[in-house]
Amino acid sequence: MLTVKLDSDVPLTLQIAEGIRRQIATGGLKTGDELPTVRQLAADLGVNLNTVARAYRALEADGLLTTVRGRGTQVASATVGKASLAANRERIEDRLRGALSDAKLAELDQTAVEKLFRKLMREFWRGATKNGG
Amino acid sequence: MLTVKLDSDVPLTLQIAEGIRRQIATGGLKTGDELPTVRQLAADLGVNLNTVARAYRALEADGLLTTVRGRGTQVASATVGKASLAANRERIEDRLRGALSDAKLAELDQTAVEKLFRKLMREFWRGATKNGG
DNA sequence: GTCAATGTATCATTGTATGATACAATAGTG
DNA sequence: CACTATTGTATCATACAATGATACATTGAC
Repeated sequence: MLTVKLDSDVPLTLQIAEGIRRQIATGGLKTGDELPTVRQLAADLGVNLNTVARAYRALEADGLLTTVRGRGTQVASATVGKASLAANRERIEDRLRGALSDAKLAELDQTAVEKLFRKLMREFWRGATKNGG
Repeated sequence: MLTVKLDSDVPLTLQIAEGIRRQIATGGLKTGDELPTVRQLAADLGVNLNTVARAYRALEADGLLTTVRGRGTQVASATVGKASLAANRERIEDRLRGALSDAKLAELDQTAVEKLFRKLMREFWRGATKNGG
C-alpha cells in the first residue's frame, strides 16, 4: 500500500501521513474505505504501531480520516476540513517554490519541468473535469 | 535578505538554506556575490551564529557556496554539483507530488493550480529562453 | 460476561536542533 | 614580524522531537 525509508531524514510519521494523503488525493483511497489496522500497517512497514497511530491521528485532525477505538480507521473525506485549509494552501506555494528552486539549480529547463508537471497533474486529476475541485 | 519563522516546524537551518537556494535559483544572488557574515545574518534573523554557519556549510556541500575562514562566504555556482544532482532531482518530483496532493485535498481545480504554477515559473525563469537549463 | 481485536496513553531512550562559548585562520596595520 | 579585528569552526550543554516498549481502554462478536 505504501512504503517508508527508514534512513530518510523525513520522520516516519510524516512519511506515512504523506503517503496516505497522496493515496486519498489520487483516488487510490476513497471515502468510506477501511485502512489497515495500526498493527497491520506497522508490521508491513517495519515500524512501531504508535508511529502509524500518530500518522492516523494527524490525518484525523485534518478531517481526512475517522477512527474509532476498537473498530478501526476509515477515510472520512477526500478534502481537508476548513481548519486545515489555510495552512494547506500556504504549503502548496511553498512546496512548488521549493520544487522549482531545486529544478532550476539542477539545470532542468522550462520544457522539462512543464512536462514533469503535466505528468503529475494527470496522476492527481485523472478523469476529472478542468474545473471540478 | 530573507526571513525565518521561529515557531515553524521546519528547522531554522533548513529554512535559511532553502531561502538562500531560492535566492540563487531566482538570480537574486549571482556567482561571485558575497553573503553576509554568519554573525551578521544571525543577528538579522535573531538566531545563533552556528545556525547560519550550518546552513552555509550545507550549501557548500551542494557546491553552491564557497567559504574561507577569516574571509567570508560567496556564491560559487548557480547550479548544484554532480554529487547533489541525483538527490536533487528526486526531491523535485517528491515536492511536486506533495504540492499537488495538497492542492487536490484543498479542492483547488486544475486551472487554479496551473495558473499558480505558471506564475512561479516566471519567477524562476525570468528572462530565460525556453530551453536554457 | 468473556474474549479477541482495535486504537490510546504513558514512559524511556535516542537522536536532532539550537545555542553559549572558546578556538583557529585570514587579512590588514604598523 | 607582532598585533588586532574579522571571519568561519569546533566543542559542549540543553531542550525538544521522534520512535519504540509496554500497559490500558473501547468496541463488537459469541
